[in-house]
Amino acid sequence: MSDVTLPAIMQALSDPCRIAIVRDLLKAEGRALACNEVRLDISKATKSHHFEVLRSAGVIHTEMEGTKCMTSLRARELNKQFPGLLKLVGKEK
Amino acid sequence: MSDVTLPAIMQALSDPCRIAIVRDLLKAEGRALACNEVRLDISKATKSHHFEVLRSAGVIHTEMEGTKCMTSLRARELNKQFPGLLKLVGKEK
DNA sequence: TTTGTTGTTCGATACCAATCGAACTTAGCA
DNA sequence: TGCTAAGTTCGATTGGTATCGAACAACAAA
Repeated sequence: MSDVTLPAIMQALSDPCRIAIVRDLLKAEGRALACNEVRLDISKATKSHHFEVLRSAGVIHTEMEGTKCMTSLRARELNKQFPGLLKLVGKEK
Repeated sequence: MSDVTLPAIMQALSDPCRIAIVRDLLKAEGRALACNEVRLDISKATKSHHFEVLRSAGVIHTEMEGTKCMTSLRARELNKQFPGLLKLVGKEK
């Protein structure tokens, strides 16, 4: 995760859907969410794609539980590597 | 500028060239730079393109002086609208 | 075992973005 | 009046990205 660059993480957060996902996770305050719990008017395939992008960029962490994949923010690492970033995303505007 | 969205500004900052431009401007500490003064191994045309993207996203402001276009960061507005963002970009890593 | 839920993968499409060279514009200078 | 320097614009190319439906896999529950 320490090899995630600033442009890469900006890229990951440059899509409205992905911003929405991160905001939902912020609202969940540490609780992991199933992909399913995140409301977005896009197909399953596209949603899966966006989660994959966030995962690759080190923004989220996913763990399978049965058929669900529980997703949580990698808040600690993000705050260390990119301090202020999550707070910025959290400010909704 | 208040109509600049978070995804849009993230998008503008998702390119290494543009990050480099912003960092040079941060180093200049408020002094305006000519496009020419920013070192990048890309063509004039591409450089012009990147400046345009930053301008559209509200990151920079450009003023013509003779044949040069002097560019400065819109630091005040950015800090108001996206607090912490510039500081984040400034941390080089 | 069958069925439904959850999510991934694949192939296709359509769009957007980075890059360049070349031609152009504008301003300053000799 | 040329000549140069600084940027912009254009057209073309290339590569990436968002999106979807359909097919698939894995697990749970009936």
